[in-house]
Amino acid sequence: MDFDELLHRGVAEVIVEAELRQRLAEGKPLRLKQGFDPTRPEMHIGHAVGLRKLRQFQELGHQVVLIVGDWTAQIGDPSGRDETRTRLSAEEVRANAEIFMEQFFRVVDRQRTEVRWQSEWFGTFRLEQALDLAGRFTLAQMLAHETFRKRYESGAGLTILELMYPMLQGYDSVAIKADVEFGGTDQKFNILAGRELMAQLGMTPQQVFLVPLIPGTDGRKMSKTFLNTVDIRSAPSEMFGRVMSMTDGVIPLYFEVFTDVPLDELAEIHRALAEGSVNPRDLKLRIAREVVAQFHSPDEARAAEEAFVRQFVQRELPADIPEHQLAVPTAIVDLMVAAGLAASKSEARRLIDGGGVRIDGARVERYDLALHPGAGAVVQVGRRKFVRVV
RNA sequence: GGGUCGGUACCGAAGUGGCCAAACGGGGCGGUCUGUAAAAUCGCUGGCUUACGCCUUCGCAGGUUCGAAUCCUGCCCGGCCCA
Repeated sequence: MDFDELLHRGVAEVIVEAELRQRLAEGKPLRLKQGFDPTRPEMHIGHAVGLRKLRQFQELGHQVVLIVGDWTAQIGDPSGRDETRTRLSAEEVRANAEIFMEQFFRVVDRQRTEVRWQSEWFGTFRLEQALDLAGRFTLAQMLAHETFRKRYESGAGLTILELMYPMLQGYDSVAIKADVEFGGTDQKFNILAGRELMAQLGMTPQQVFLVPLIPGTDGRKMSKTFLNTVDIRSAPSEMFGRVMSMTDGVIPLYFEVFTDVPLDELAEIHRALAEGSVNPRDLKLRIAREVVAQFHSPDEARAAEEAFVRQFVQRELPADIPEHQLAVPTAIVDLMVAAGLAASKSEARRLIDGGGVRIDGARVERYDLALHPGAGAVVQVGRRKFVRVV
C-alpha cells in the first residue's frame, strides 16, 4: 500500500502530514499510540476503521502501543459529553480491558503490539509532578476545547479534575515516547495536548492521526441508541445480516473503509451505482462477506452468506433453527413467550392479530391454537425469528 | 440562600378533577411491496384475560375527593434568573 492511500483512505485528518510522511520515508519503526477508554469496551465496526489503519502501519513494520486508560477511566473523558461521567472500579476496568482486547486483536497484530497500563506511570505519580503538568497549560488553552467551553459558559458543572484529562492523556505519550497517536476525530484536542506537552519537554512531538466517524447502517451516526451498529462481537450470521441492512447511500463509503478493494475499482463501483448497472444488493453481499471474514473467518463468512441467501433471497427456512422442548400441548401464545419469540402474552396476541405469526408457513389466526410435543412444527415470527417445536 | 419554570410511556411532547392506558411526532415491531435498501402504505406499541373485563402506570411519599396525571402538603431531581 502506498503512502497516499495509507494517509488518505478512510482517514479524516493527519497533523502534520508532511512530517509523518517524512518519518515514514525514513523507514524506521514508529511507535503508534492507541488509547483505550475502559469505560466502554464494546466495539462496533465503526471503531474498526482505526484498527485497520493500525494494522496497515504494522504491515509496514511499525509498532502499536495500546494504552489501557485505567487511570483516566477514573475521570471519564469529557470529550463530547455534557455530563460528568461515572467512575469505575479496578475490577471493572480489568474485565473491560479483556473484552476490549479480544476485539482489538481480531484486526491488530498482537505480535507487534505492546500493551501498557497507565498505572505503570501514574500509580507512583507525585503531587509535584501533577502540579508541574498543570502548570504547563493555561485555562484559556483548555477553554479552547469546544466541550469545555460549552460546559463552562452554560454554567454546567466542570471540575478541575476534568480539565486534567487532556494533560494526563498527553503525558501517556511522553511516557511511552509515541511517534503517532491514533484516535477518532473527537480526540483531536486531547491528542494535540500531547503534542504540545512533548514539545515543551523537548521531545519530538507526536503526529496526530484522526479517523472519521462512520455512519451506521441507516446512514445516521453509528450509535447504540439508533440500533444501527454492527457489533464486532456479534455472531457471523448476525453480523452478516446487520451489514446487509445498510442503506444504499453508505455502500461506497463502506467499501472504502471496511474493505481493501483497490481505489480504481472503487471508482468503478461508484459509477455502476450511479448509472444503475449493478444490483446494490450484490455489492452489499460482497461487503458483508469481507466484513465477516475479517472479524471471524473466510469460512464463516461463506457459511453466513449461504445461510443468508437461502433464508432471505430464496425464502427458504434457515438451516439452523433453534428447538423448543415441549412437555404437554401448549397454546401458541404461551409457546411464543416461553421460546422468547414475544416478550409477553399480550405482545404475542398483537403479533397474531397483525398477521406476523406462522406455523409451517401458514398464518396463525387464533390465540389458543395448540402445539403438540414432538410435532416438529416450525413457528415463525416476522421474517427472522424461528423456533422448531419438539 | 431567594425567585421562577419544569419532571408524563423507549425518546420528544400534549393533557391541568371523570370522556385517560393517557393526543400527536419520532423510534421500534408486524403486514403488503422489495434487494432483510430507501420510499410508499396499513396495523400494533403497559400487564393479565378466548372474551365481558380486571390490574398496574404520569419524579417519590402522604392527603383532599364518589373519582386525581390533573387539587393540597412534604421530599427528591433538573433548567433559567437573582444573590
